[in-house]
Amino acid sequence: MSTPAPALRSSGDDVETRERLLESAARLFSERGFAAVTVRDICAAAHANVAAVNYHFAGKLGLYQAVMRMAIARMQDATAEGQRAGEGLNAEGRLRAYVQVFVTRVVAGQQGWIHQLMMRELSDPTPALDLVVAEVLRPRLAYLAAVVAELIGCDEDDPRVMRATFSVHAQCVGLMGHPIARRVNPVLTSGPDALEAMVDHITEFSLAGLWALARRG
Amino acid sequence: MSTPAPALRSSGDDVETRERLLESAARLFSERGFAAVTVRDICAAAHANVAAVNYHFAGKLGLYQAVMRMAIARMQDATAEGQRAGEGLNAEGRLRAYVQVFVTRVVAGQQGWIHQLMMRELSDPTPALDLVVAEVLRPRLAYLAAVVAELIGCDEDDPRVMRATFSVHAQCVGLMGHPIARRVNPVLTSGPDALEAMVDHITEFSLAGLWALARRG
Amino acid sequence: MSTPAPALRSSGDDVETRERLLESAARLFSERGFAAVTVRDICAAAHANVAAVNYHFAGKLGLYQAVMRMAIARMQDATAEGQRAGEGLNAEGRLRAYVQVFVTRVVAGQQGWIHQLMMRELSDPTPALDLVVAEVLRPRLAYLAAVVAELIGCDEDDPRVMRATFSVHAQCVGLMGHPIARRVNPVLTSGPDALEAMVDHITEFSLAGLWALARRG
Amino acid sequence: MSTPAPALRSSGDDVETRERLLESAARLFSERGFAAVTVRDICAAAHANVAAVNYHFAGKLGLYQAVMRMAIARMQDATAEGQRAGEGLNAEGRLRAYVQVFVTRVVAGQQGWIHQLMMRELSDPTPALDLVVAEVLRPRLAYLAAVVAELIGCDEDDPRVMRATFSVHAQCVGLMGHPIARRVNPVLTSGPDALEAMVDHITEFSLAGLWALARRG
DNA sequence: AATGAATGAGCCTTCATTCAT
DNA sequence: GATGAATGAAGGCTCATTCAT
Repeated sequence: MSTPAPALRSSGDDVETRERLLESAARLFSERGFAAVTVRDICAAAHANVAAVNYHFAGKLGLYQAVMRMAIARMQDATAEGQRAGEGLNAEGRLRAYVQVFVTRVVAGQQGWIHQLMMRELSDPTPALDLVVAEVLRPRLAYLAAVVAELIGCDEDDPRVMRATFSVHAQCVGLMGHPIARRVNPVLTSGPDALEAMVDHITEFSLAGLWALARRG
Repeated sequence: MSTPAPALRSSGDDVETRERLLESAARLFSERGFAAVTVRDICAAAHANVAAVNYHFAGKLGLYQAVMRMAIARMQDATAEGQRAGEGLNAEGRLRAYVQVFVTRVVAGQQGWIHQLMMRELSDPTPALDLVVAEVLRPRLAYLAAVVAELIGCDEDDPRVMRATFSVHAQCVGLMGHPIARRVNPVLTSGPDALEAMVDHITEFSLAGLWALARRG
Repeated sequence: MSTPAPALRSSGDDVETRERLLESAARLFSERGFAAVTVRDICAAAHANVAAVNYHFAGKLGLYQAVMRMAIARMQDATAEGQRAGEGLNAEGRLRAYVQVFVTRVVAGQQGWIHQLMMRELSDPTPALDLVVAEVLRPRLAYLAAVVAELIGCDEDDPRVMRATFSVHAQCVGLMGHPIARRVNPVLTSGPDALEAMVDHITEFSLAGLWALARRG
Repeated sequence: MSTPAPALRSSGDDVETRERLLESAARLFSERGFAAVTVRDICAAAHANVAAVNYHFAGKLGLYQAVMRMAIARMQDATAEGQRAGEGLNAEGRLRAYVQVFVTRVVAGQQGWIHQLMMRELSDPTPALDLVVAEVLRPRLAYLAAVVAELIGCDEDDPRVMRATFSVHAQCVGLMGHPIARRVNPVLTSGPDALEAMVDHITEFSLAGLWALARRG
């Protein structure tokens, strides 16, 4: 946004300092949290000068916000992918596709740093969280709610839809605490087919719950 | 050792300094996190001297650990209450009782600070998390797994039990993020009967899922 | 001096707290120096309360001064012993006796703490050093100067006496740095007869120097 | 690394901050000792910021070590000067030259802070003392021992050499306590020719002692 | 754009001392 | 006399930020 377009450097391996800072910051902030990371840590990891963060991002906070904007963009990609995977399928298929995409992203994602960052935002909200809620969470849940409403067979405003949407969402997100889940029950997320089995389970378990709500009328 | 017999003070509001420190620290640590709280903040809130933390708890970390021990004790009380509430009931009743107790505690608890603290431990683990896992989480899930196994009608070691236990647990714990849930969908946890409805929903939704697993054999 | 005569305690092993404090303080101050020893260290070592030092000695400094007074008294004993050992002997014998007593005290003394303390006063003088100079050093050097003057055969005010007295004194005192001397040349002060040999050497070496001064007129 | 090429400053008295810190620290540490000097004192004296010590020397201890390294370098210069002054002379002349150089350096040196610092290391050793012993004291005494051995006329390993070397060394070093020596006997080191007289005395006194050892065989 | 020395606020901790019991 | 909780003044150090180059 406010970042000055940097002049391209001649040296080959010297990617833009700005990019290296973003990368290092994303990794470090997600690993240790905002407060526990020093500007010097980031600059050292990015092979940049101590003052680089202030120059490019107008301070530590500016860098954090840039990282969050990057994370939001990636999460919007994921939402799009979840919807694309369900295109052309019936409601049941769209539910399975949704669970499939998000569970895979959350647990096995090569972009695990994003969810670490989100965990931190949940427990220690910054103004950036509002953006996440508005631009990521709400659209995502709106899509899921539509699928759920079709499966129950009622209007999207029905309170049952909201609660059931929450139930499905909670099971997907619950794996985010998987460093702990792994400690308590390693079988859930470790092993070659564990993740596929988990996707099948959540889908089946949730469908049963949804049909029960449908029957109840 | 931990609580030297206190000489009775005349002034009413003047509880033992040690206790006041624990209280203030619990509140502040859960609100802002370990790093963002200064010893001076805590002492000011507790109307105590700056050096009091070091005297009574051998440093900021010692105070944090004492707070965590307190939190663990309260959570163990909750586990006990959850089990007591299910005594004499069949498996279905014990599941409902379990959900009832924990959802109530998590969302409406006058001890909300505990779950804030746990959220932070999840995203930013300290050595204390091991204690929480071993002394709170594992026993709690072991109890829930027994209930689940009876409802499915299979051995506790069955992989389906582990996954279904996770599904129930995730729905209860998912409410921990309710400051966010509330922003997305206020109806879930706000309002006079919202919580009761949520307990009913989770129980019904989960029972349907469990029965489906039972039918599948 | 200003110390209140303490009432004797009934309990047997409970020597007076005041004495235990003095002992512990003497050991700790000489081992680590005034600044590096905390009042709490001393009280812990003396099995006394934190406030005991202030009660008995009106503060840390008061305790240090009491320790120095004790040290001065012991050094005066040593001076007396050095003189007594030379009684009835000729000047040569009195010189040997003097060297004998002080070298033994300095190096092998069971009261090594005194010399450690004096080393510290030399490098980091406190007001107490004036007392040491006036009540210990000056009398001791006055006695030695008399012996030296007799050996040179001139008046005590002769500048040669002062310088020669210094030469003898310096050799005795030089062993105070013997932890370092030992590192450089272990043979000097280690081994069964090393100390006796050292006393003989200093005496012989110094007598030769003194006679040379005598010859020169 | 240790001395980055400094940009020339306009203001005259504004030497490089790093150098000013070293200077002030050398003076203050030698005057008051490590513990009694605060980082704030040093920075104030050097007209530098409180954080400068940490920036340039990674902490108070790092600064102290840098000061000690500086002291060691200066002492090695002195050793070299002592040897150079004796070049081409016979053993007697080399002894006199040695005494001359060190007595002058120790007492009248414009770098008196070095010996103050060494006094402190003797009474309160830090790891730096090992370095001093290895790189300064041992070479210096080795040189002196060679001179002494030639004067006695025996092998350098002879125990008499070690003891006589100590005797000479002790007389030179004994003047280090000269703030005290001056109090006891001001004539020794004060006055225009006092120092020259002292050098002559130590040389003559020691030569007589050495010849006595030589005669004894 | 980049560099790195310099800045000053602020943090945790230590310590001698005091005071009510 | 003894106790131990409480006090407040520093002290060393870290850190984000600025500034001259």
